[in-house]
Amino acid sequence: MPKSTFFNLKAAKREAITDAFLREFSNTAFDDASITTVVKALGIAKGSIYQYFADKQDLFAYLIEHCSGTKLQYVGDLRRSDYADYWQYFRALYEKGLQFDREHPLQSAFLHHLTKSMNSPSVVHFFHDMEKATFRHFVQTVEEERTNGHFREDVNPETMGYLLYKAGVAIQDQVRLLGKVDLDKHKQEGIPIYQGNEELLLQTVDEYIQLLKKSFDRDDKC
Amino acid sequence: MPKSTFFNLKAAKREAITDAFLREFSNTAFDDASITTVVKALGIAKGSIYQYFADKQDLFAYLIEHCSGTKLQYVGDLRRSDYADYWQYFRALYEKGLQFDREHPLQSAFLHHLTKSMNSPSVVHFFHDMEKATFRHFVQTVEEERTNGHFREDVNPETMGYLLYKAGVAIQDQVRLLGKVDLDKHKQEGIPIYQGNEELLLQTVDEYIQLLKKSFDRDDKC
DNA sequence: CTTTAAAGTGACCAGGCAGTCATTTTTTAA
DNA sequence: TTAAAAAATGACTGCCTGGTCACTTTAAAG
Repeated sequence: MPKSTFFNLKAAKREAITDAFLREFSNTAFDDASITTVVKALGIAKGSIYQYFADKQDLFAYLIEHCSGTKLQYVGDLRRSDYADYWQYFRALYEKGLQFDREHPLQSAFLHHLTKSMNSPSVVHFFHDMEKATFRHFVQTVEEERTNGHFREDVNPETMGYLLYKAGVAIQDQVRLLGKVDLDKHKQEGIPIYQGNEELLLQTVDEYIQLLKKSFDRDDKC
Repeated sequence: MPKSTFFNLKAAKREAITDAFLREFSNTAFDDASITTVVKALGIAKGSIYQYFADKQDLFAYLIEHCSGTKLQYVGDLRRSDYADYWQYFRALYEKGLQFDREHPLQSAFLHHLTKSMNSPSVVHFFHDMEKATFRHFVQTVEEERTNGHFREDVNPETMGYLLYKAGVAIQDQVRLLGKVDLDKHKQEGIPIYQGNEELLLQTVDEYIQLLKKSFDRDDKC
């Protein structure tokens, strides 16, 4: 949790600081990211950062919460019950994700980089917690779809949940690999990650749905 | 490529050095791994390392090649043509993988850690190259299975290849997440990663096969 | 035994880092 | 206008890193 000093700052300065650190932390692993570099770019004293945050981890935790919160505002108001099947809901999540990416490119870039920057010994626990929470969420999803007669019931729900979770991540990885995007350039210039590849992403989502439907739906459903 | 000095060493010393660095690099990201720490543990001078290797990257590249080579000796002699369908071959790959893990726990740990330690700016290109090669290999697999009438042909083979690749990785991740294994302890003590979880791994493989079969096989095949 | 080549050494260098704190500047309140 | 509180500063500390190199030790060859 940042100190009160940080929230007393004028919005403009607070956002400038947040953005600068997001930029640094979207490109570099936690332990390699340099506060010194960022404060130089910002033109403020290093000591100031320690008026706002207890330490580097505190700063990092703030960035995670800040961006997760923003993204939740996008995907959080989608209701599964508004869709005929899970896969339409699944697709809608990616559409909202694209909107988030367009409107908050830096936060989007940071969140995308998160999984890859979470190996530094000082922050592995962050990642472990997040992964477990995500995993549980998808297992719950699977169980709900089963209860409602949509998903098959002959395979361990944990396995189904995990595959669903990892397939979701794979979609994004695949687009970044195949889309002819210079990710670093996009990040540096604040261009949305998927700019020029929105269609590719949604098409990829559709292809994954084509595949996963067969794996997850009850035989009589697909 | 290590210098000739390294290969002139007595096997025992060469292996001691290799093992010590594998241990360090299986726990820590490239940029955070410390040569100083390792040479202290080994009881040799830091300068010696630079008699063997040009620099840290050279050392790292050697470790990758060394371990990949060993693992290839295990999985490399499996022939797809010896199996009735792809999924039996797929399972056999994991069985061989387990054997490799039992017989070379340290190398196995290093290879598992690789994907996660590949974010350091100095070595991203290693990872990028490896990922592209792996991806291409799986796309080719998909195309072969299509040609032989086993896999469906109505979805982009690149998407099928990528999902197959990532699902394969997910199996291992899932077992590490759900298996009650203290990975760090295993690594530190040189215990095989999957010790006590071999059955869980194979069972998970079978569950993934149950799921993926439906996605990948032609409709009349499954 | 001597010469020559190879291997091993560790103090040292330049560079980078997170975090501190006495001091100054700015803002707020009286 | 003044006094008190809050914010900003940047030189500094302690620590660690990869890599170097003049030098010593060990091994091989003549």
